[in-house]
Amino acid sequence: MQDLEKILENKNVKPTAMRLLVLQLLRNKNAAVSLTDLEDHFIKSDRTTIYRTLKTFVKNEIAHKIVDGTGITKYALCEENCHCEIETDLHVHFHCKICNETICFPKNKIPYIKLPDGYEADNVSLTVTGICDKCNT
Amino acid sequence: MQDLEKILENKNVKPTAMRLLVLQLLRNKNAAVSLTDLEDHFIKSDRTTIYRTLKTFVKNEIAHKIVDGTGITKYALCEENCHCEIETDLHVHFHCKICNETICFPKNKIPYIKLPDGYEADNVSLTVTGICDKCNT
DNA sequence: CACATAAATGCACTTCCGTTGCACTATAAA
DNA sequence: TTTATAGTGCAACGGAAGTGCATTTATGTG
Ligand SMILES: [Mn+2]
Ligand SMILES: [Mn+2]
Ligand SMILES: [Zn+2]
Ligand SMILES: [Zn+2]
Repeated sequence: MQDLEKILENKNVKPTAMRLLVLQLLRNKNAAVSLTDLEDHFIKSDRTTIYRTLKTFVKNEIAHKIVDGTGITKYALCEENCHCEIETDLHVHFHCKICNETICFPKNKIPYIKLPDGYEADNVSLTVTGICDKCNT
Repeated sequence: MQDLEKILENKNVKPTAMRLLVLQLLRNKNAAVSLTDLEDHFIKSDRTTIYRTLKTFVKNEIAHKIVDGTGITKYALCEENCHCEIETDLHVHFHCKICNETICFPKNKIPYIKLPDGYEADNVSLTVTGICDKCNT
């Protein structure tokens, strides 16, 4: 619990109770979580507080936002030394249509995409949908 | 207007007035469109009808659904001879954060992603966000 | 400690999008 | 013409994101 505070302070985020709890949950879970997931888990806390906590985490590069095609925004902790740089830090995500979990594939970096002249990229999202190993056969 | 009917009939979709109009608009527009876009354009038609038209188009492989990170589902016509196969037919999409348009990059096929054992893919989405050529500088 | 200020939280409410149920209408078949 | 089927329109619902404002908690200063 101690180093959780360090993580937040290193990113200039004050370690409030709510933030520590959300951070802890994100770290213990190996799947991406949605705002509703957190709301259901921390039933005593208000949805808005969790919403703003996540927003703060994304802004301060503690967590990253994931678009998995479900229409529901998911969040996962950034890797160590992540700066959310498009060339180096972004990775593939996988969404299982059976168990409905979305997980990070940090080993699978997103390949470079050559865009036509004039186009400028500042973010890339690559999501694979299908069946995960646990749900397969 | 004649060959629009052919397109629908080839996909076993009856060419109703609404379907022909939506198909025509999709073909004349080089950007992906949302349900709301169509609703605003065909103000005399009901939102539900357009919704179901798009659903029919996707099901019958006339159009494909695009996840561009905005949280709003977009649609665009399939390429000629598209069968929405994951290995051959899927391409990159670009979303401009200035003009808010989402366009297809049919030349940029989505590269093969090697998944860990046990994972099975049935869909892939690769979206680049940034500034398009028209909006750049 | 007392007070002033700023940050974080909680509550209520709104808006937007996707979706569904059901009734009505147009089309096609018998 | 009757009957069945497919398409359309209307109304409503539910989930999710987001905002305004009041209240509480933390911080800092004399
Ligand atoms: Mn991730
Ligand atoms: Mn496309
Ligand atoms: Zn699964
Ligand atoms: Zn643009």
